[in-house]
Amino acid sequence: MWVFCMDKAEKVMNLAMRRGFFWPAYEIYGGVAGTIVWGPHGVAIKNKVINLWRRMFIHKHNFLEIQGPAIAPRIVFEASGHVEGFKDVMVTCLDCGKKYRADTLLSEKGIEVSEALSLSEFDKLIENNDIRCPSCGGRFGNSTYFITMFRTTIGPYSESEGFLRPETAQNMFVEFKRVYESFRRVFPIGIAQIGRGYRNEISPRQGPIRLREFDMMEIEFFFDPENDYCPYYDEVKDEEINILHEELIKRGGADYETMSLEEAVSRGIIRNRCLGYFMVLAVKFLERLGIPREYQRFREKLEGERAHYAVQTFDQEVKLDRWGWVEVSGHANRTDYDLSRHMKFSRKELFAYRKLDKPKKVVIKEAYPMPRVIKEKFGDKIAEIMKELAGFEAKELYELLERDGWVKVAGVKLGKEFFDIRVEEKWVEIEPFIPHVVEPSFGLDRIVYAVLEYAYREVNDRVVLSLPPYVAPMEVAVFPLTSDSELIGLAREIYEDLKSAGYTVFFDDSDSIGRRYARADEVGVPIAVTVDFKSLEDGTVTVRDRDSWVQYRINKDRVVEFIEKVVSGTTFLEVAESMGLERYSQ
RNA sequence: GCGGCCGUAGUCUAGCCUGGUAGGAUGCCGGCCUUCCAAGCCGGUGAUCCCGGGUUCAAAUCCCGGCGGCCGCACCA
Repeated sequence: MWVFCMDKAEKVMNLAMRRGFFWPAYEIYGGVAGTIVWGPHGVAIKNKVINLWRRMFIHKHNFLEIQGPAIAPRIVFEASGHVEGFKDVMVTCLDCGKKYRADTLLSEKGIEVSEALSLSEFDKLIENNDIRCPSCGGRFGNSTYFITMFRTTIGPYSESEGFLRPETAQNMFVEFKRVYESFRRVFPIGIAQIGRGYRNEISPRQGPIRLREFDMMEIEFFFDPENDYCPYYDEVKDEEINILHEELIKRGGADYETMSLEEAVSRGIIRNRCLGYFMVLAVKFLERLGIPREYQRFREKLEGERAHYAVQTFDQEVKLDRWGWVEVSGHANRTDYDLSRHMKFSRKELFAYRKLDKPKKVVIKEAYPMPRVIKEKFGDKIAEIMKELAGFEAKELYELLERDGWVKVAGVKLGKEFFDIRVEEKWVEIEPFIPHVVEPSFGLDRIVYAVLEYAYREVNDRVVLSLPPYVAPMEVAVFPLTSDSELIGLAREIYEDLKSAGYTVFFDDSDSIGRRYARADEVGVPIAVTVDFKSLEDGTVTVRDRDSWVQYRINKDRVVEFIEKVVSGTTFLEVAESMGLERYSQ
């Protein structure tokens, strides 16, 4: 068969296209790079993967799932640091047309540049240091920005600038306060979101691996930095995980090290227990999707590779046939970076509160300007003075007055005599803090692709998709052995019964029975029910295992029970055994 | 974005160099046959030859531009 000369990625994508799992989008108009369509079977698998994730990551911990908009006003991504972080300065060689990042070129010449430089300052630096194209020696044209976020305007007449979110995370930070308050201030608190993200990749390739629009499943786990006890840690601390950690990478090693979570934490490799907990859970998640542990690893992101918001990040990677180790989830410790930034930009308090063991005395030291006194001395200048003073917190003013004895605004020095200075003592039982966050973040499209690749098998001349039954796009197939009308009649009855029971059922009465098994195997249907002539006599049918092709005879009334057990995760052979079924061979 | 290779039914491909409006395989649909693993036979269905422009009496074929795919470089926060 022709598929044997392709590599695995090509085989999987070919199957995906032929049988309706996924395909390139907008094909009739020539296509758009970095976009795909998930077809009916693909959607079915995706939904089942999402459900498994919901069970394992959200329901188990009573986390709170939200759905926020993908469009956000500019300020959200200014606060998050993405406008700066996603923006790079590029220069193009006038001779050969190659593009380079300006900061990389400069730092190669030993010139370190700050992020705040303007385009003309970049041009000057390149001119003055005579920086030429590394490949052809040509001169560079003027530098330009490129932003890999999708930009848009909000409102048809509006100039209000917005962006499509490059990660779903910001919704959970922005809406933190409302979720926290409307769900009775429990802490720690996990907020989850499943949704689309958008990145205007420069050159997306690799089919479903690098998309411009993709689905993510993310959790922001908020905790008290003074109490980072992880309630789930003990459950999994002895589980083994594969880690390619910083030390190994720096030593130049390419092989991961296998160790228990406990060991990774005690050696200081994973510096937050909850982060480690989610990493183990991520391993188990992929394992249940059919990706063995030895083909999974965590790669620690080094200082320069890490996102601007993270102090420690591990990428969970899966080994794919064509592309090698590919990231499918990221596990980042984002600290209080995001909430702090949103506090600053929104000027809203995004605190959580911790109850103190015993009430604590706090001294509140604040200074409030006294407009009447200021007006007496400075007259009409008061307007300008008060405007500038509004930019300070009362606490800040107190501190400035303590330190310098005066505050300088609008070109005048205001001494203590212009302020109402309040020093109060108060007993408090709770105190505010900015929660810290660890974030497990999964790329759904890549995971579904990896699941398909690991399920893909060739047996004799046929393709079999050995998907775990709980993610297969259809649970069961029903076939009459031949085109005998009585067999078809009974098969249709069973087909309808199984549909009523809630299953997605594949019915097929064309061609030979072998061909129909093959068609069902190819899309991963785990169970095939065959109605034969014995069925007409005693009401039994056979159930066939997709992976072993072994068949058992079962009363047709027990088929639903059988499917239910297989779909819940017990293997076909174990279920047949436990139900006391008789092996069938023709 | 740059460089190399490439783009023909649902899928895989022949034809392109040496212009004369597409051939195979498989799939799909129908029928015959068939008591369990893509069997066989008969019939049928199916292609804007990626898009646009140019050269020519005539373009899948030659030329130019674009789009898309793969590989390498760069990028992937």
